[in-house]
Amino acid sequence: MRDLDSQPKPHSDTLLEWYDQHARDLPWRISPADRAQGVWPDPYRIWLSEVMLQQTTVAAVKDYFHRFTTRWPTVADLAAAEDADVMGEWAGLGYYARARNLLKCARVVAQDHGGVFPDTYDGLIKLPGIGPYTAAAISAIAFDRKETVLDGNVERVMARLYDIHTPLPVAKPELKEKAADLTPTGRPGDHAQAVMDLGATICTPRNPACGICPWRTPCAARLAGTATELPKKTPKKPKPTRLGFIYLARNEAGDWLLEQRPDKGLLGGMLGWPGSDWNEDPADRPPFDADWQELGAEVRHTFTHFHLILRVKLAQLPTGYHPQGSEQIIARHDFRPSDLPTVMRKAFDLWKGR
DNA sequence: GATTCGTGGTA
DNA sequence: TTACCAAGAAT
Repeated sequence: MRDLDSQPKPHSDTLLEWYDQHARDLPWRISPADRAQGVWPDPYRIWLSEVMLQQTTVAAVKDYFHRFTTRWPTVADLAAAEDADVMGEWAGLGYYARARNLLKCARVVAQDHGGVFPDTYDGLIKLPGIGPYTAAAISAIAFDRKETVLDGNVERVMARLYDIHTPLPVAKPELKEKAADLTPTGRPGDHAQAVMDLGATICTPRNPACGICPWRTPCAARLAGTATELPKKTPKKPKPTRLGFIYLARNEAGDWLLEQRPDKGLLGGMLGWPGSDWNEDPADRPPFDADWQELGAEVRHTFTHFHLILRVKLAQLPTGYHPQGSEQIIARHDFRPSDLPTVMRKAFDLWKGR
């Protein structure tokens, strides 16, 4: 008769042995072999990667990470960049407050810390855009401090390892406690990356590969057969659908009328087309009087908490039009669709293929 | 504690 | 097609 007390306890050593053999090769990562030789990661690159990876997949981040580090190799370079250049380079990655806070943080580090990142959790968490997870991740990975990271991967691994059925986010403190108990004194940075790699490649949300998991023996959910149900989460609210108008206008030379969106709120600080509010019944009020023609197709886009359907209208921009407020005229050859957030780029793509 | 804040991949 | 999910932070 097997009971829970006869279950072996999970140990970090088992996981680290697995990590030494299976660690993913990531652009910002120092391999466990190199790390063992005394090679340290660049805190700037760890910070940048961690911010980009917030709620974002590794696959989506890779190209952005390469472009950012090529264009701005150090935190001082980034701190000296123009706001619009950074926002444009971030365009398409989403959660644009990250880009605004990234720049704020770079400038604080450059100006108040001599271009050197704080090497402790308490120092890091004071910085813009660095919360509990990212402060723990940077201090563990970049400085090998004994901090415990708690991201979606770790939550899932711990919920399964200990068969915890309390739904998130209520279960968070309990999961953090379990994760902390497993954090070793030696190689805490590799351990943090190992748990996250395990969650990303073995202990996945659907179809976890329990048969090849280094922690299969001590896993309580595997024993109970509940792995795929965990972690439990409180149900999400349904997404409403909002409507809106956007207005594409260019003059005879091919220059476009765009606007800088306000710093706060949705797509804050990003470039976009002039448009209406987004709600159930938006008013169709173009930025100037003209013969506005509606394009046949609509832009459909889904944000975190609502669906959006945009009707796109087109008109010729009068020669000599003076941009008002946040509007700006961008010369034909200065306009890069890649500077636009995806929903705005979809409207441009619609025009291009009209 | 609940809400806001993007996007692309996947089943 | 829809819903879920991803190395969360700020308010």
